[in-house]
Amino acid sequence: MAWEFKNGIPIYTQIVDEMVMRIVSGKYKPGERLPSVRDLALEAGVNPNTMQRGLGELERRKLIYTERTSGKFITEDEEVLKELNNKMAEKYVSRLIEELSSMGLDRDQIIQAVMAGLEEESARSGESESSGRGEKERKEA
Amino acid sequence: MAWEFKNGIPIYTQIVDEMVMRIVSGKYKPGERLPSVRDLALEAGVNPNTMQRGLGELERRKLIYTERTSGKFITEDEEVLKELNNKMAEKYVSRLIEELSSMGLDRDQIIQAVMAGLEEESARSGESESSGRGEKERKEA
Amino acid sequence: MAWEFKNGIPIYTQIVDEMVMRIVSGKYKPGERLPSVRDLALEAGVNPNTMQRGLGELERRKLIYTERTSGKFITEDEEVLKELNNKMAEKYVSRLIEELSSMGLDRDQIIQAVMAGLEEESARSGESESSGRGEKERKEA
Amino acid sequence: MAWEFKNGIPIYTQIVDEMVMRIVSGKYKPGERLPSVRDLALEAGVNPNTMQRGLGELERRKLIYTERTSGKFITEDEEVLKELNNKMAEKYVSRLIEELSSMGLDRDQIIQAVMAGLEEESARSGESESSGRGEKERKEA
DNA sequence: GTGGTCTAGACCACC
DNA sequence: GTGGTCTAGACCACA
Repeated sequence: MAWEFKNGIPIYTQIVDEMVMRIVSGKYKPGERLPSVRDLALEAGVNPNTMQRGLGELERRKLIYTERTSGKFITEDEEVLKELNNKMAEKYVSRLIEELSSMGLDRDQIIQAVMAGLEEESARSGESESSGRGEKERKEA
Repeated sequence: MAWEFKNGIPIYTQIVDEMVMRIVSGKYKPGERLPSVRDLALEAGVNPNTMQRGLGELERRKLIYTERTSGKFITEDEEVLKELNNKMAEKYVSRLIEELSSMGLDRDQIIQAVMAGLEEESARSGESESSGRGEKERKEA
Repeated sequence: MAWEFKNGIPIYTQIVDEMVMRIVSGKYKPGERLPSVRDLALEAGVNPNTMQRGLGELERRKLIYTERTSGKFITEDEEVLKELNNKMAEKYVSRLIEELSSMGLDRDQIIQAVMAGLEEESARSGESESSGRGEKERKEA
Repeated sequence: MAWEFKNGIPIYTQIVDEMVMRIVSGKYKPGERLPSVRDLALEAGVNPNTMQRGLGELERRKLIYTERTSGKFITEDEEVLKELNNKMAEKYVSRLIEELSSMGLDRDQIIQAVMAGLEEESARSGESESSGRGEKERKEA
């Protein structure tokens, strides 16, 4: 009922992706304590075991760590976070390039489109002062 | 059973989006005949009326046109297609910028990331030379 | 199945109106022989008696006359035809004025609209040379 | 049972026309709330879906707008209403000219007929003085 | 209550 | 066969 999983892809994989998104977008901040596995499972509408498996994968990747009696926390390891950010940024950019390429845009046109988008963005930000996405004043990684 | 619709959003809207994607990505080419409404409905796993409604919206947007007894076709109107491409490109770029911004990248870092991605891409493309409208080449890239 | 009668109005009345229209618009020309009552009734999808009653009314108005053994004919009486034309023209104009008035146009705006329409019309006629409505070279009454 | 639809033309199209008439003639005034879709459907004697489709078309044309839970309203956009009025006036005039032309009246005779009609009208109006937007006054005229 | 959406199934016109 | 239209009836979100 809650997290919108695609079929055909293992749910625990999609849990990993979703959590990564939340870390990378700043919804979960470094050092922050995660909700309990049980609560996350409830929120996602999956079995706690499935959630646990997803979180285990995240722990393997050093993105979260467990304190035996008090819960799971987002890592504060700058190195790991930086690498994660880079990987995600690369992924996003790569997807964009692929999409624009398939639409027939060449290298220069893609650059031009991005520059235009940035103009738009800065123009819009100017209107109401806020900078990035709002509601999270992320440290500039 | 087939097209993966998100809940909470009208299906006919998502049909429109999916068809736009197929046009913009070159899966459906200008002038190409679409599968019959019934077949598309079957493929998407929706009621023919719902598919009809989505296609009606596309027709209203001049993206497809109908020949009474022979089927529906992708428009060949360069003007309309160009405008569509521009709008979609803008949308993609905008989404990327939003994502990267929320990750804490500023203007220059975004540009840098895109340039890096383009380097990557051209390096990869270099292997098999392709560049422009790759809809088949894309697969083997 | 054929003539599209509104309910709430006697059919024979609507038959009269339709025949008047055909005379006035030149579909039936002065002196022309009408189809048989039976054929007209068939065409209109009504009972021959009903058609007969309508035609009787037209005969009373001198718009058609009967030759006992050879059928019914459109009158050639210029006087009657002229008066009919005038009455119909007046009716049309009156309807137009009512419509435009209810839309808030005043006297001058109505005149202006008509003049504009005439410009349009003559412009369109100019393109393909034909004058009035075509397919009937009505004598100019 | 109520709205008199012609066959051969989609009902939803005729619904659109009827509603346009009501707006243009001032029966429905700018900003006025429409009866509910269900009530209109009942009044017209059609399925609510069919009525909905017609109203949807009107909304697409910006002639009405929807407030989610309180109903549909006639637009107050002067621009749109003005354009609509112009289009309808043009249509009416065009029809009149066509009719009169087919009756053999030339340009000057049409103008003359309209002027005569306006005389008639102003004479009749003179009795009760009304002139402008008569939607009530019209009845008693 | 309001509008909005979806489905299932039917019928039509066209060729 | 194709698309187009209509109906009957259901469910949902909103407030």
